[in-house]
Amino acid sequence: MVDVPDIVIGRLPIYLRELTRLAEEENQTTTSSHELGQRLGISSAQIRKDLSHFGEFGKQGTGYHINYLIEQLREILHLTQEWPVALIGAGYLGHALAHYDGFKPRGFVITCVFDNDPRKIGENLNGLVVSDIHDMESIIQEKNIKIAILATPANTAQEITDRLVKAGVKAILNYAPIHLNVPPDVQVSYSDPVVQLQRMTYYLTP
Amino acid sequence: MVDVPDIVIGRLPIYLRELTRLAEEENQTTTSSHELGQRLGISSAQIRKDLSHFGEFGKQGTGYHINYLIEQLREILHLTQEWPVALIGAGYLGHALAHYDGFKPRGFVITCVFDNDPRKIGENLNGLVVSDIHDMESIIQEKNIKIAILATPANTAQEITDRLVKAGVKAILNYAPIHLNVPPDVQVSYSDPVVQLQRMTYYLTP
DNA sequence: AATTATTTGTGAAAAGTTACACGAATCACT
DNA sequence: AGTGATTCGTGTAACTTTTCACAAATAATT
Ligand SMILES: NC(=O)c1ccc[n+]([C@@H]2O[C@H](COP(=O)([O-])OP(=O)(O)OC[C@H]3O[C@@H](n4cnc5c(N)ncnc54)[C@H](O)[C@@H]3O)[C@@H](O)[C@H]2O)c1
Ligand SMILES: NC(=O)c1ccc[n+]([C@@H]2O[C@H](COP(=O)([O-])OP(=O)(O)OC[C@H]3O[C@@H](n4cnc5c(N)ncnc54)[C@H](O)[C@@H]3O)[C@@H](O)[C@H]2O)c1
Repeated sequence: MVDVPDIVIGRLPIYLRELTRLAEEENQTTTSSHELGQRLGISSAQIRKDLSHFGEFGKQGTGYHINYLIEQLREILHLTQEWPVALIGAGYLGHALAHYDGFKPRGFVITCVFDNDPRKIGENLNGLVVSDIHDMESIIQEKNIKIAILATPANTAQEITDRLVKAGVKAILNYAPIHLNVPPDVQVSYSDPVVQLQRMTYYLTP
Repeated sequence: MVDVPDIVIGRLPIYLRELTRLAEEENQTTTSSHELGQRLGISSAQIRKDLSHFGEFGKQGTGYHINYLIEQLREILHLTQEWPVALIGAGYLGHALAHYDGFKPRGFVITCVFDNDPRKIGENLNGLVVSDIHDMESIIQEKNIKIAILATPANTAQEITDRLVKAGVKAILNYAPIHLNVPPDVQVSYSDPVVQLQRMTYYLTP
């Protein structure tokens, strides 16, 4: 288990998501690499190879016990604890994220929200009171928060990122349409719908 | 220009985004693969190789004329026309997307919004009136819409996808946390913040 | 005009990823 | 107990992607 390729790590949450679906929606207790692959459009060999980086979780002839594999994936991905998350930006997107009920069941809880607009500060957002951005560092350190979701305009994103990194944040999910510079021990993940749409229009006939 | 790897296509929108930034924010007229790579954390060789799939856009000794390269990338990605987009789901996320002003300047316009909740239908959403989901197919065909953004709960996503495909949609940006099955001529792009967060927690010490 | 510095585009090498295919384990059924 | 079907884990081959490194073009400087 020395160094697993990042591309493999990126597929594990998708396996986990589908396994949860199989258990909850389809009421199955076991599955196979073939079935999982079919449902996800991934080859069965790839699924087996990916999992083999971490151990032997299946049984010949039977496949995988879903709940057991879910538990293993949750351990591999460090999801046995619940991660507190800071949300920066209480605009349209911040509102959607703050109300999103899909975080908690999958290991994350938005614990604090920050904004710099006096009209937003103090606002109650799905049970969370929006805090002043000035208090961001102290609150993040007090709560020992390691993960932030960045939902402010692009022109403030790098500046806020620098402050998050100084405050000890190690993973940032960035919705601002801009590349962020961070030290090598900080993870950044990007979400820009326009980038995704533009990739698809390449394949469309205009 | 026979078949360019999809992974290359995926980087072009990011180049385009950064070039626009260089032109508008930094007021530069030229740049180099080295500078662009520095700003994006990508090697200069990769940028040159990527662009070389489509032609020779730079000049030795000088680099790239930014506006010219932007124009070329827009043509390659089929962004010389404005793409009308259908938004399905007028919940929290649908509201954020309908109000997002970042689509228009980069080639996309949300042209219609659909929901099945009688309380949502008829609502005015940033100038757009929410339509009944029953009218989805006819409106999409009438407006010749090829791109949809899916922002409904997971349990309806596949069913709506099937309807979108039948109506002629060829590209779907899916926010529901579920894999979609589509014919091979339909593009799907996924956006699940939890998948992204879970990929990052692998690298965090719990 | 000659020299030096910069930068592109690209063939070839290196590194990374996926697919194949098969032995071994397990199960279902006779 | 034996037979046939299923499925895993994995070594190897095939394929894809990235990096290297250099000739050629251009620009800046002497
Ligand atoms: N709305 C969407 O659907 C959508 C989709 C994808 C990406 N995005 C991106 O997400 C970000 C937010 O989008 P939005 O639509 O919510 O915008 P918005 O303008 O509604 O919200 C931005 C919020 O950030 C706050 N803010 C600005 N500067 C700040 C600072 N220095 N410190 C703290 N807070 C600050 C503002 O007060 C505002 O509340 C933008 O970068 C946008 O490009 C939005
Ligand atoms: N809120 C977020 O920040 C967020 C983030 C990422 C992903 N998502 C995903 O995006 C989707 C929407 O999230 P949301 O927070 O806006 O949820 P929401 O419940 O606020 O909105 C969903 C909307 O879809 C409508 N809808 C339901 N069934 C429909 C049908 N058959 N036809 C048409 N419309 C239908 C509902 O009436 C509702 O208006 C979900 O799949 C969610 O998991 C949400």
